[in-house]
Amino acid sequence: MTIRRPLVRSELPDDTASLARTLIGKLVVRELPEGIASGRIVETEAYVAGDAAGHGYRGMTSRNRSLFLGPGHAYVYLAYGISYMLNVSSEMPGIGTGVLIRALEPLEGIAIMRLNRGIERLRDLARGPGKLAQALRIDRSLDGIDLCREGPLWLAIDDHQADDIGQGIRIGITKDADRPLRFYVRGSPFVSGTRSLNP
DNA sequence: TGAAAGATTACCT
DNA sequence: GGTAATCTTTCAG
Repeated sequence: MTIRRPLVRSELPDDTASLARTLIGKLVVRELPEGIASGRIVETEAYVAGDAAGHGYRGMTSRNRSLFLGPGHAYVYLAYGISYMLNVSSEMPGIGTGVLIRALEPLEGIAIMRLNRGIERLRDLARGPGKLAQALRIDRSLDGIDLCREGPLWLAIDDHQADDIGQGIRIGITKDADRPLRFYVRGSPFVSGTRSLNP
């Protein structure tokens, strides 16, 4: 068991892009009936204020209301009818911005993740936003929960050393697609996307 | 009420 | 590297 504690809300930067960068190297902890599954965040994307690609861009709806709760809450939605996406809300209540968690390096509960994913290969357990949600069994029931408190799903910090962080364009979007708002750990095999996207 | 797009993944060649 | 699968949400009419 590694030494870790919940992330404190006042530690989260006000600015969404800064939050996306800050979350690299932090932990996502999932508490399940079978035990704890956790992973280190190796890839994020920021969906900032005034960003046409952001779900909060056109105001609050029944789906995206969690984005407007203020920093450190979970926004979970289903993409393409197949994959759940985990986001961390950012900035002040009512703004509607957030950070997508795109990939994790599995740490604890790897056997649980293998069962949830139905595959063996470590590298593919949480390499991609839909994959990590499946590995940690994240769905809409976790939408809106506070990630700065221990519970079914929370964010943690440990004594991990700072990573070498790369920055590039976001994956899989069409609007505002050229903005460099994706952050990743250089050299990590657990980052999604092709080699050319991760120099 | 209908249609279109979507922050993806898995499987094929 | 290309494409089908799959279904919810949102916006138009």
